[in-house]
Amino acid sequence: MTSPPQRNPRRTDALSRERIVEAAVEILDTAGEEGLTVRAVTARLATGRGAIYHHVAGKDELLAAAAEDVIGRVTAHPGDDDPRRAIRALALGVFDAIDAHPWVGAQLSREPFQPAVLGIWTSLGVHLRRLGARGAALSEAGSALVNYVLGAAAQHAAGARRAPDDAARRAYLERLAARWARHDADAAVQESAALLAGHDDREQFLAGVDIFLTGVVHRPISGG
Amino acid sequence: MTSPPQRNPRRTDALSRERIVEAAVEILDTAGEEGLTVRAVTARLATGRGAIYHHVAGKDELLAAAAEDVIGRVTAHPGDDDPRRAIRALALGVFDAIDAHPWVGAQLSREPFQPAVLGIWTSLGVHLRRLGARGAALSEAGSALVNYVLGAAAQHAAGARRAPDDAARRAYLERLAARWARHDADAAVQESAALLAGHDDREQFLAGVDIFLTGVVHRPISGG
DNA sequence: ACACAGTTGGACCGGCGGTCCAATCTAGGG
DNA sequence: CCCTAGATTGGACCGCCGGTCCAACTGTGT
Repeated sequence: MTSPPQRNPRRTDALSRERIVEAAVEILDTAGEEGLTVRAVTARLATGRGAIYHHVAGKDELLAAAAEDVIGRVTAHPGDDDPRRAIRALALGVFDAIDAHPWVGAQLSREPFQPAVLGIWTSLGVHLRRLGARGAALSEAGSALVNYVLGAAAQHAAGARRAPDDAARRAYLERLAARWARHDADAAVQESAALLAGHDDREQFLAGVDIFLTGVVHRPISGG
Repeated sequence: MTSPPQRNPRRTDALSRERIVEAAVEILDTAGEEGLTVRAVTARLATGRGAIYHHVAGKDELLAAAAEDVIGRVTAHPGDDDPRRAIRALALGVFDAIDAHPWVGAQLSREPFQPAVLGIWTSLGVHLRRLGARGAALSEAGSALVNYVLGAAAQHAAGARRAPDDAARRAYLERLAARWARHDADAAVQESAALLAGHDDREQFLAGVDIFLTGVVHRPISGG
């Protein structure tokens, strides 16, 4: 009769929810969303699943906490005196965070009003209010801006996953533009396809923020 | 020596990629994205995995084809004479499609420029061009509007998954608004939280479309 | 010193996407 | 009409997944 197989000795440096979330962010940054498994986290921290599930309810909560960790750093600090500049800076901060951590793009689409999304809402809402938006108009403007930011970030993130470096990205966009132009002869498609390969996501994103700001300022207040 | 277990007899009604995609859409509509497994599709069609993988490369392709099937019906038909009304109708068509099929919201965030996304781009681009946008300005306007539509649809879809009927949705939003208001005393948060439970996603979505259209029309052309 | 709660490590479970192979059917060519 | 090759089908099997459960150990409080 053999004794049960001996376990690895117990760790001396205690785990914590913060360390587990940090390990998850590292794995997500290097291997993407598909690379994040609970087993990968246990391997990285040299521990067992019981330890992970003791600190985190499950994989979904781990992902949400990781996204909140990344977005929290963007929305944490105060903005500019000028609300337009502050909005631009904040939006760009979210975009850059998602450029650096593409997996956040998909994660923010997973749950409505999750802490990271609420953080973005709050940060932008403060400045929209300083821009003059009130009540229902504030709600509509906030919704439009946050949803645009999330939408653009998600598409950019999807692109970043597809082509991780600039050369690969340009090549991919050139092939796509050629296919798109061939598939549809419409003038709008031809013009957009022609510009697709060379465009800069960040510049285009900012242009969208400006379109929004122009719209908010020029749009008549409806029942506000 | 026993003979190998006998297989179910072969089907008489032949499968096709279209039938498989249709079955996938039905499963997604009833059980959501988590309910779509290749096994669920084999059960629904009373077939084996070999048959599925013969027609479809994998689960990802199945999801993409299902999303294209749904969005294709929206972008297929021609629009209004008035470009603003056509844009509004198209955007609302996408929103309603995603309201009816919430899983499409997440799927559109998964791949940049997938056929369904290009379809939305093309349809909106046609009318943005009629509105006067050209070249880089057309590209920027299209990007802004498409990304807003996708972002809003994704968030709405996430909400629809969370609370499938209106009563559950209102209750959920009331709880969330209370928590949000309690967590942050800022005036923008208090105002937005107060309006959260009662707001209509569809109305708010259209308000956002109007903000972007106003921005497109009023924004000075930059290097166009 | 003892007891209890918190933390840890890993065996085990059912289901997953996907591969591979044998069997069957259909279409085309001789 | 027959034969062959390719297309289509059905399901066994694989490794990995998220998650549960349980035993062992450690630290804290009485």
